[in-house]
Amino acid sequence: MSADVVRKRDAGATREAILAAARRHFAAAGFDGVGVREIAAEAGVNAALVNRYFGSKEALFEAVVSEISMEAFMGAPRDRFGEEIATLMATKSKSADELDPTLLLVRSIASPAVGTKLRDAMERGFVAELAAWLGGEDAEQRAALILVEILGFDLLRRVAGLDAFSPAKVEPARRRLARTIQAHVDGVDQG
Amino acid sequence: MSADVVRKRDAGATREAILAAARRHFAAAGFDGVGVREIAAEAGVNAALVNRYFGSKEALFEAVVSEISMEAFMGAPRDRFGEEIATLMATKSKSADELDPTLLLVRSIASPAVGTKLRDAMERGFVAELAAWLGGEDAEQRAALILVEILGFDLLRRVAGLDAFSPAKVEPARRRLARTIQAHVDGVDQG
DNA sequence: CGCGCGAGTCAACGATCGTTGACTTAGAAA
DNA sequence: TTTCTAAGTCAACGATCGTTGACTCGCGCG
Repeated sequence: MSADVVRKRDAGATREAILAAARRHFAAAGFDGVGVREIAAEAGVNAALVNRYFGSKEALFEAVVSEISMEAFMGAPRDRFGEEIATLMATKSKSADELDPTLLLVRSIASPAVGTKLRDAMERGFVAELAAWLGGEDAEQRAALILVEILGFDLLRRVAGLDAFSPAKVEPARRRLARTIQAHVDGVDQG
Repeated sequence: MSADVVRKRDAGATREAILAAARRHFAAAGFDGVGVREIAAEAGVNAALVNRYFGSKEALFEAVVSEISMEAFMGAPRDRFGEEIATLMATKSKSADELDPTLLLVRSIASPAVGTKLRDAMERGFVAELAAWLGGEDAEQRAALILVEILGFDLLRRVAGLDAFSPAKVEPARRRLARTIQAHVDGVDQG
């Protein structure tokens, strides 16, 4: 769990350890919910080193954000996109070790200090790419609506812990979520 | 904007002024994003009075949460539910004065201190009631999924400020959001 | 008119925050 | 082995946070 391994004086490895700890803590508690001392402690390092390597807490957050990518969502075939995304979202566990983009987004988007940076990362890294992949009418809005499904579901299931999405009850929700997302992929606009 | 009106020594009116200021600030910045001094200042009162009347900042937040209600969403007729909710969500402005339940939820649900209270209020005040109103198969999950649409959309449109949902671009999204919500109301589960 | 009670203010507490500059120390080069 | 550079530590800064106890003061009641 914590990095109590003795690490020889290696600037690169230490920098990476801080970054890894920051990923976890920012995703778990949000930008305002964690202090640099906690991050440094998990990296087995003094808090001052964080500022030494990254300049500031905000810059550290930017470094974390800059490497987020939604490519985990983009590999699915077009006709099974909704199904695969919904299954992924419904079964994702706490995911302690890995960088979790959706938790990072949901937990820090409200923070005034980094909210705009997150929005920019979202628009460039996800909406734009997904819209291009989708194509067709209202591609940008359809991509944004898929993001609504993903982030809204994660917000209620993993951040809020809504009972209706608990493991025992989530299956009907997963199935319906898959239909909804797929409808946005197909782009049918029945008006 | 600020309450610089001279208020005679009236405990009830002062209490209400604090509560009103708390509503706005909590909705605008989240539980962790605002200090009791700011709230008190807007109420035209010393910060110590907040704790005198409500016990603690957390208790003040509870007082705000206890009066939230989603009844604004529940008045729509069944066959036009999606349309009316989507229109409401797409046109809601910053709403400075009024209590805004969705902004309150989205901006504070990540806070460890009050997250569970918010989840409980959500489940009792919205999911349960909406599920009962919906009826039919998977009512609880369908209600929760409607909440996903509402909160996810508000998160991306008003909190993040996503460009795809700007006033000039929001109409196609509103139309598709209406279809999605209505599908959850109708409860059709095409599998 | 004066008295008391409660509304409201004030200053300060301890804790925690991000950040900084001076200091120590390990490890590679010579 | 000596030396020098960079990795890392340390203590402290100023600010802000929620909270508290003692204080002042205005209003209604007698």
